[in-house]
Amino acid sequence: MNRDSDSKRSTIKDIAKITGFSIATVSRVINNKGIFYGKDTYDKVISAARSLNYYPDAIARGLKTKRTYNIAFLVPKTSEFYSEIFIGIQDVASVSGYSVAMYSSKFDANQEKRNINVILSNRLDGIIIATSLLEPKNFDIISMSKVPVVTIEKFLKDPFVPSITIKNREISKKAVEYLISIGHRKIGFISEPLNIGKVESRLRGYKDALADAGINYDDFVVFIDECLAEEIFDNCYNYVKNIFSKKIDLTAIFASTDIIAVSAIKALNDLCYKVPDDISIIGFDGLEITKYTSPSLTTVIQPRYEMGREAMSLLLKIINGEKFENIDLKAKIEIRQSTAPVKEQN
Amino acid sequence: MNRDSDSKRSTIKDIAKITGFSIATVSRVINNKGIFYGKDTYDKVISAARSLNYYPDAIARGLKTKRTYNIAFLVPKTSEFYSEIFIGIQDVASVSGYSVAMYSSKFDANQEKRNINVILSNRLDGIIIATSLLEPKNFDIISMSKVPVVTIEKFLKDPFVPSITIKNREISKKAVEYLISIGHRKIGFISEPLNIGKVESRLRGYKDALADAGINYDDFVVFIDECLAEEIFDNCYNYVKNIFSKKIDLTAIFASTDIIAVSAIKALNDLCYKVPDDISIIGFDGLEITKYTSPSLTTVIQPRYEMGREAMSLLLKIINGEKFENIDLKAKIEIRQSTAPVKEQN
DNA sequence: CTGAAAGCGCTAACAG
DNA sequence: CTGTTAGCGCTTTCAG
Repeated sequence: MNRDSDSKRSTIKDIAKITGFSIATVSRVINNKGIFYGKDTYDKVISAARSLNYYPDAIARGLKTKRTYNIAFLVPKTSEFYSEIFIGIQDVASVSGYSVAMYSSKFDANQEKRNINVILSNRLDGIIIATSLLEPKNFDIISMSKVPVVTIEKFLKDPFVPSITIKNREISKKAVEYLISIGHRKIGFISEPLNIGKVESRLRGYKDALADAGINYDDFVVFIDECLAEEIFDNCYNYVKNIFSKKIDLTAIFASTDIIAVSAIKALNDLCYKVPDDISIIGFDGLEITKYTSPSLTTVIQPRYEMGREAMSLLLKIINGEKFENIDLKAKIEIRQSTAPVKEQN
Repeated sequence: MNRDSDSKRSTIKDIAKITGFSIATVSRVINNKGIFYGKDTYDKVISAARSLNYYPDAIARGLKTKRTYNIAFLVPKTSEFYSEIFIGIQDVASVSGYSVAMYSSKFDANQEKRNINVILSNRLDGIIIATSLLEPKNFDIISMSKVPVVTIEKFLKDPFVPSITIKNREISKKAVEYLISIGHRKIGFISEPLNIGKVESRLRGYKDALADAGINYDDFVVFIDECLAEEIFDNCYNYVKNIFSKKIDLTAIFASTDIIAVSAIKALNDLCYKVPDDISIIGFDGLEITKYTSPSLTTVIQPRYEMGREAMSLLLKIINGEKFENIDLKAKIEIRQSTAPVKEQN
C-alpha cells in the first residue's frame, strides 16, 4: 500500500523547459512582477504551470526572501476563548497574504519551548502570544531572536512588544459595582493564578469597587486557585465545592473567568445553594456557552474577535516597520440570570 | 520605535569562522551525525553555537532534505472538540520530532483552500483532516500533491488515505436502545447536516435501534439542520425552539452532538418543557462542559485524545512507508441527569 | 575525523 | 520584455 512517488513536485525549471522561457521569466509571471512580460508569455507559463500541477515552493522562496508569510499564534490551550481571537487574527492576516497557525503549549512549559524553537527555526514572520508565556525564560528566546511579537492580555514592559489588552480593572470594577448596586455587600472573588496578569487587574478592579462603596476588603473571601490544567472545569468545580463546604457567608461571587463561574454554579447547586436566589454569580469572558447554562450567566463580554484583529494589525505594523502603540479595548457587561438582588437576611 | 536589526541571525558559516572548522564539520555536530568528529570539536562547535545564539534554519534544511517535520491539522473550526484531538496528535508527534500546527477553515471553503495552498507550498510533511473537507475539490488538490494524509471521523474510499473513526452506528444504536430500555418509544433525532459522514452513521444507528424494537421509523421526528456556522449554539437553539414550538409528541431526543443537546435543553426550558421530566435528551461527543450544564447531559463519550494519537501514529506510518490500515475506535455512553424513564402518558 | 564543493528551488540584480 | 548568474543556509557525497 504505497503511493508511487515517481512524479516529484514540479519546479519553475520544468516550466521553463516546456515553455522555452528562462526560469527568470517564469518566476516573474508566477509572482506577477510588474508587466515585464507579454500577455502571450503569461498565458504559456500559466498554462504550463497548471498542467504540471505546479506549486511555488515557499521553502525555497523563503530561503531567498527571508519572509515566510507565516504567523504563529501561541496559546496555552486551544479553547473557545482563543478560538475566536484566532478567527480575528486569521481574518486580517489573510487579507495581507499571511497565514496563521496555532501552537498550543497545553500548559506545559516544555511543549511551549518546543513550539518556540519550531517557530524560530521555521522563520515565521511574527508571533502573537496570548496570555503570556508559562515560562519567562521562553520569552527571552523569542526576544533574542528579534522576531516581531505582540501579546494579547498581557502587558510586557518590553518597548518592542506591544499588547492588546482590555480595560480589565475598569470593567471589573463596574461588574462588582453592579453587584453592589443590587444590594450585595458580601462579595467573594475567585480566580485562576494571579500571575496571569489580567487576573491581577481584575482583582484590583474588585478592590476598587469595594473601596468606593466603603466595604472592607476581606482576604478571606478571595480565592486564588493556583492550579492550571486541561481539566479546568473539574478543577474549578472541586475548588469551589471545597470553599463552600465550609460555611462561607457570601451573597455574591465575582469569578475571573466563565469557566470558573459555570463550574461554581454546578458546585453550588450540588451543595444545595440556589443561583441566583441564595447567591449571585458573575463571570468574565463571554463564552458562547454561558448563554446556555441554567441559569444563564451574567458575565463580562470581551471583544475577542476584535482583539484578534487588532493584534494582527499591530503585528503587521511591526513587520512593516511602521510605528505602533499598545491598544486597550473595552469590554461590556451582559446581565443574564445568574445575578439577582440580594434577599433580606434573617 | 524600531528594533536595531544590525545583528542578523547567525549561521553555520559564522560558527565555522570562529571555530576554524569547515561548515561541513559544523553541520555534522549540529546534527549529531554519528561520531565523525572528536569530543573536542564537538565542544568547540556547540559552545560557539550557543554564544552566537545559533538556530538551525529549518527553511534551508528543508530545501535540502525535503522534510520539514511539520504537520498540519485541518479543522472546520477550533473548538474543545478538536482541541482534545489536537493534544493527542501533538503528544505523539513531538516524540518523533514533528511539530503540528492547526489550521482552521472557519466553515469557509475559501479559507480552507487558502489553508491547503499554504500547507502544500510550505511542504508540510503530512496532513490530518478532521471531519472531512467542506469542498471535495479541495481534497483533490491535496490528493494530487501526494502529501500523506489521514482523516478523522470521515472515511474516504481513497486507499491512500486511511481514517480514524469510531463505531458511530453501533454506539448510536446503543444510545437509542438505552432510551428504549427506559420506556421511550417516541424518540426524535436532531443533527447537523448529513454530509458530515459521521452523522449518517449515527442516523443509521438510530434507525437500527428503532427497527430492532419494532418501532416505526418516522421521518417527521428526524430533524436535520442544514446550516453550519460559528454561532453554533444560537443556531441550534433557534432550530430546536422552532421544532418544538409546534406541538411535537416526543418523550426523548437523540442529538448528534453535544452542542445541539445543550442548546436543546435550553430551548426546551424556555418553552417550559422540563428535562428530563417531560423529555429526555442524550447527546454525542462527551465535551467536558456537558458535566456542568443543568441537568448534566447523558452523552456518548468519544475517545478524542486517543483519536488524535492514533491519527498521528497512522500518519507517521505513511510518512515512513510502513503499511497501515483504518482504525475504528470505541465510544461509550455516560448516563447523567438529562435522561429519565418515561412518565405515564395520560 | 575533516574539508571542498555541488546543489535544493527560488529571487533579484544586472545585462541585454 | 527576456536571459544569465549569484547566492539564500544547509546537507551530503567524495576526497583526503
